[in-house]
Amino acid sequence: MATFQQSSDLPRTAAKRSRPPARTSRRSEPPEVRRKQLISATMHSIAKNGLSGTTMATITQEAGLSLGIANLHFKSKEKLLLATLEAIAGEYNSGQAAVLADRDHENLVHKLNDLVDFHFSKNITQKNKLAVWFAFFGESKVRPTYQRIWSGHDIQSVAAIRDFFERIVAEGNYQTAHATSIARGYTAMIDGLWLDLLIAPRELNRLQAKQVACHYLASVFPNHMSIGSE
Amino acid sequence: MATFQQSSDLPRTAAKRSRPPARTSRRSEPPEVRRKQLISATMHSIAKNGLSGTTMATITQEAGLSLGIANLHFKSKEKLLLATLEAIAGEYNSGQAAVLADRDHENLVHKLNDLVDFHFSKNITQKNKLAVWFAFFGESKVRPTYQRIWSGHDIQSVAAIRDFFERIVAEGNYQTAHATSIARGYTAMIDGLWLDLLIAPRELNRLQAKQVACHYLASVFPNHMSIGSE
Amino acid sequence: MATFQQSSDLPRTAAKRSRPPARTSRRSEPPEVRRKQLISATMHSIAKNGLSGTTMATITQEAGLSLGIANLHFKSKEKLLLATLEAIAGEYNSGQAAVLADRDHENLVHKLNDLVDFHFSKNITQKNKLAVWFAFFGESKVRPTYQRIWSGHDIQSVAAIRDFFERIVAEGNYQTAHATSIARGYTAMIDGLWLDLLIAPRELNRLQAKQVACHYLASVFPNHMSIGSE
Amino acid sequence: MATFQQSSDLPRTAAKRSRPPARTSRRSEPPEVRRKQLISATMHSIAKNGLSGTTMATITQEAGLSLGIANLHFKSKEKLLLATLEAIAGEYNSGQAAVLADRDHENLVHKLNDLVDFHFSKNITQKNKLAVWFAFFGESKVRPTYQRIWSGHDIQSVAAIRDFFERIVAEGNYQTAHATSIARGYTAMIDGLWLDLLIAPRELNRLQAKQVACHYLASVFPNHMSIGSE
DNA sequence: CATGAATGAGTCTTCATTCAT
DNA sequence: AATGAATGAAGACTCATTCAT
Repeated sequence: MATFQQSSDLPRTAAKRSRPPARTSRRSEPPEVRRKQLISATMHSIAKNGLSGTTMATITQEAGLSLGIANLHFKSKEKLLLATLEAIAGEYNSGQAAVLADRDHENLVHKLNDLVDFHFSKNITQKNKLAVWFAFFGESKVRPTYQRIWSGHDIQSVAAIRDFFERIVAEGNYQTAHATSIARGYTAMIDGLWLDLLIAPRELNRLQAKQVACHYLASVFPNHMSIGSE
Repeated sequence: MATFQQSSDLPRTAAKRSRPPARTSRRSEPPEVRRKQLISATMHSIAKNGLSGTTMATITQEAGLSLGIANLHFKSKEKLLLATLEAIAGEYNSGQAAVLADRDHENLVHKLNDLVDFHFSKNITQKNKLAVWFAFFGESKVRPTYQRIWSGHDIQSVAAIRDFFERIVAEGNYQTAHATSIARGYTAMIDGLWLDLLIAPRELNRLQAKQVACHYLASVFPNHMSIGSE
Repeated sequence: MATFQQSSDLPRTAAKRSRPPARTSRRSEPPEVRRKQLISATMHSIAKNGLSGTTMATITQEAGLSLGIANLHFKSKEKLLLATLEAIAGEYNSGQAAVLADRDHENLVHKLNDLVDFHFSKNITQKNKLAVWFAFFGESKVRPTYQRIWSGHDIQSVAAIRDFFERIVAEGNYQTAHATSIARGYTAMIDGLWLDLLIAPRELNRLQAKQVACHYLASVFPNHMSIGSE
Repeated sequence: MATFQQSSDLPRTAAKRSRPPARTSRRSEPPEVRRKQLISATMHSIAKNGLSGTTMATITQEAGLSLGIANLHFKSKEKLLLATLEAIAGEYNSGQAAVLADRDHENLVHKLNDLVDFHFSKNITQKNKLAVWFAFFGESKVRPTYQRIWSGHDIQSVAAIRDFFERIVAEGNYQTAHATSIARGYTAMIDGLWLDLLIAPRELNRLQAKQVACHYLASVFPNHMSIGSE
């Protein structure tokens, strides 16, 4: 199975993610470390408090840093939010691209499994990131910038998956000529399943969600995905 | 085809949805009319301004009513928001229930088509309602209450669809014993497609979205749904 | 002697200008009353705390009103400040214009005395107004809007005085053809004297300042102004 | 003509007044050099950004120095501001004193011209200094300390001018016994003209301002100042 | 001496909620 | 029942000041 960054979460120099923020690392971390710290804290805060409940105070508190610091490294809350969204979108897209990347002698069956594994990996489906992901959808109608980021991701992602599915259709001699439609459907389904994971974790867990997606793929690509393969 | 409330939108006594709201409907409307007016205005405002851009002022202005009236009929902004969410969820669930309701001599093929028609009907996929729907996913501050609403809807909806799919599986002698999984997958897919309709209307329109869903159903229930049936 | 508005100060419904602001007049004053109240409070605050020491809090406290009210009636602090500057400039210009206004059979000697009386009247030279006046000069280099207001006032004022002085020059057969220069000099001198009144009230009082101005006028227009005439 | 410091501006070790301040003069300049650098930068910043737009950051950036250095040499922003004001007042007073200083066989006519030349010299009327001068008039928070500085200047200056004018009155046998009043009037007028130079440079330039002042002096001391003498 | 990342009090502004009319 | 002026708590952002390096 393809490996992809299991970074799990942005590193935090010393701050704990647990409740007591505990003022830490008083001095001069490299800017990039601080930025990552703040982006991670933003994700946590959105997961915990919602987007509207996320304030500069909740973020910096979560990071164990002072109030002013976010404006020092990002120029505004808006920019920090955007950077957070971009971090997740970027990680997602590059992760998916890595899975789909051509490697010689590749087996499309394995690759299809890798793709589903990726989409339902712990890293991608962690609550922090899903919460951010969906938090921005509610606002994206009104925020052109969010829209742009998301559209970029979506178009890229759907196109990459469609290309991949076309290869599968060709290899499998599937009757259906609708790789595009299946790509759309698959993308929509994983979005919907993520939403369920976020909103109703008790109704559905990560592995069940993956099963559901696999069933779909098995029904359209029976030679490449077998039900219960995972 | 099954009929379901084509209410289209909550009635508004006199207020126009166009820009100049023009103080209207002066005195003493029945409370229920006022409530509907306000709920409708809330939907419009969320669609137009996002959830975070929606204030009591934007809502009452949209409704052509005074600021104080919202607090008179609902006790707080949060209650109005919740009522709005409930209105949409309730309409959705009762609409779906009506479609699935047993009526003698019913044809499951027709009913399956009706279901898809319903899920991608103009009324259900109107921007106002989708915007409200997804606006709440980022908000966990309100989530305890909100989740109850959504979970209620989701569980009910998935259960109803699963029961229906089980009848189809039985009638069609489909190999798959996974009506539940298909119901989950279908539900997730329509959520994801709605999201696309809301976020990227240029990439996907209502009829295309329905096609995608039909493809899925055709692949799992080939005897009950034919590709291109719509 | 010409009369001009001796309004002295903007009326305040109930608030005292003395220290204890004492929440007052809780409800619904006509907007114009509130605006005047706030403008007056702004003048007081600038006189007391300086422009940089003037915050929305000091202003509204001075007015005996709540913090939010200023943004309700003016849209921002900037606009309130501008309105305050305009109130003073407008009062000044219309007051001066009233003094210089042509009335038949007018005596230029009397009118010249009226002009000086006006420029050193209690109303015009009150500390509140002078403080505002000079507070804005420090910022006007950077604030085009302040500059515009001030320029408008200055050009108007100097032009009006120059026209008046030209009539005096003509009537007095004064050798000097430099009415413009005298108008500039006189205007500059009263600005400088106001500054002295504001900054060093112990060195110079209002009547002494007027004497100084009269001496100047007497030296250039000996037939129209006699030293010690006031 | 009397000479007075034509320092023009405080020397700056290496920093240019042009935009890219370019970190310069690295280590260990003599404290006095640093102080002058910072005072000069303060003047520039006030001229450019106004007093309210002047922050420790704009000052140190203008000086091409680090943020911390200002607090090292002055203890606080306020002290730096005061030092800047004092530098200007001190330069002014000592410059004026130098012009008026008794030197044997002195010609009062020449000296009077020197005085006006000084008051409207490029050095004294430069925008940087006038901006600082007038910037402080709106600030009463700092006023106790500030007033002391200004009063010192004013009293000294007016007294010196009055003494000088008394000698002129004596020499010229002028009827007027009001040397004090003329000194006040002249001082006020140059303050007012400076204000015009700062605020409305398009209406009045340096030489025109001097003309206006000369006209005044010519009208009160006709034997010592002739109109158009400059 | 010198630096500039970090801090947090203070400011403007927004907006849900109240309440006299 | 209805209004909207008024309130004030809460939020984003600024910036003088500190201090580890």
